[in-house]
Amino acid sequence: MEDNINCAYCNNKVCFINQHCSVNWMNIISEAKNQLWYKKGQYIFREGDRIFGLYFIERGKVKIISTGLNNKEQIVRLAVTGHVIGHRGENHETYPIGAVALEDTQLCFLDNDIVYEAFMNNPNLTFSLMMFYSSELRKTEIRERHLAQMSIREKIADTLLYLKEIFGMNSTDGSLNAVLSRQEIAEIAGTSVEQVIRELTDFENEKLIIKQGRKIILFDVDGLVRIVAPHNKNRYSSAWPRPNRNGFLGKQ
Amino acid sequence: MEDNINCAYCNNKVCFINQHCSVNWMNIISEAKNQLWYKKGQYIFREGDRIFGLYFIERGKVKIISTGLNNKEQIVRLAVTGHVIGHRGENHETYPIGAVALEDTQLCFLDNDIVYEAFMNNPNLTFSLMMFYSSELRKTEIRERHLAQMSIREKIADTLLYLKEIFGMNSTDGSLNAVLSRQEIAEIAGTSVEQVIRELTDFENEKLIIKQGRKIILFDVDGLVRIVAPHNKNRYSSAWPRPNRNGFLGKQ
DNA sequence: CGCGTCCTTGAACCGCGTCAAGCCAGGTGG
DNA sequence: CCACCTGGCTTGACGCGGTTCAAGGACGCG
Repeated sequence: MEDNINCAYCNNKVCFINQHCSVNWMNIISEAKNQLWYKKGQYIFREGDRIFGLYFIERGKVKIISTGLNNKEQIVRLAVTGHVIGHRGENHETYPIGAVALEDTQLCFLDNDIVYEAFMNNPNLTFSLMMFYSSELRKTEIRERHLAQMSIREKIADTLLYLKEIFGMNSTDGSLNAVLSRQEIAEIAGTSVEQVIRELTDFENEKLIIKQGRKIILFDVDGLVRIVAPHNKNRYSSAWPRPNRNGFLGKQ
Repeated sequence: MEDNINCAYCNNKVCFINQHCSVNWMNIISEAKNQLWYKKGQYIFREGDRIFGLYFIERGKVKIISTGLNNKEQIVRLAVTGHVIGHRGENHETYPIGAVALEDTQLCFLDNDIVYEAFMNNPNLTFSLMMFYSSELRKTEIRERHLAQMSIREKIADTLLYLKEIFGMNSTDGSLNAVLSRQEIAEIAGTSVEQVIRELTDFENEKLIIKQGRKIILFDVDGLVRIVAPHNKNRYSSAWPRPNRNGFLGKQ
């Protein structure tokens, strides 16, 4: 993330979408001139809500949820500082997704008109974003298929790596910079709480992780990677998107 | 698909992306001035190939495949006349996907430069496409999670509905306009051949479909829909994208 | 006719979801 | 200070769904 700079408006770190962009979110944010705060556990938007713009996360952690089959809550995506959530689709379609603050979170709401104008003034930005989404879509479609073949063990190992990727690790004790309940981990991995616990203790026995209450220390990241992609390593076997080289744009 | 028109170049039906588009694929195709033919079973591109443009399907049927975990071949998507495949991502990244003609197929190759130019000349087109991809991405992410919860029975019922959506039904005998092997159905649904056979005979016993060798007649479509979304009907429980109202853009 | 390819069915194994019960920590009240 | 409660964590037992293996049909083709 060497491309990070400080946002002129909020003075937080902001990611470029990629190097093509001559306009970046900063300008759009300073245009919008508004800020919202959400407490831990509070809904930013609920499933079924219509969203007339997008939210830029200035500081905080957010989970995007969707009630799945059997009314099981599932976490579709995690987002942190610098990511964008709630991007509307065409025709103001609504989708059954909601967003909840995982901790106290500060947002900037970007109205559709502002976003539209910014895009119209800069075809290159739009083109880059289009390519980005197109590329993400392809990856997600492949992942979708791979996910269906993964064992629960692989899914949970992958979830841990995803958490590392998104939240990062504490530099002092090497623990994940996020405290999630077993339930939430299960909702990310798409399994039951019990199964999460069993695999976590397995991982601990195999010296891959260390459990400290809710805190989890990734002791052997390579070992986890080997579990996720046991057969052919350089494929898109991971079930979660990784940030790309040029900086990362969080979606949904 | 009332928006269909004849392509000025190839004289085939061409879909609009959506009503925002003042430039459509037709113009781009007539610019490209090339045509390619592929025989049934022939590779259009292979996993790992670099693709420097995209292919417009002028006539035919194509499957997009990806070798999944355990070296299992999986069908990621199906595409027919009027769809676009092989859209590159940023930085000429390659993805482990390949495309194979399901029957004799006629394509038009659109060079990246031509596509780029067309997009630059028309920000509205680019914006529409970006919104489209963004919207598809969101749907796919939700679907990805739902897919993980579906039973094999649901997945196979959904696969049949997907085949109906993509290929359509024969107007005389009501059979699917595509003859796939059980193996291929399994690769779409993400399961084993045996399971496909078992569910198909189940469906036949329950008067939902009629098997005629490889041909399949969807006898009770509503019944199949009920299997796919038994719990809450109006959700994105389907595991496959449906064409949207404004016409349909095939991706990948 | 033999052979290959695909379809079909049966049987065995096992991953994992579910239920039920016990455990531990923090909070509350007497 | 202990007793109690509550919510999340943990473990064991059970059963179902689905993958896998193995064997037998159906059909087309040389």
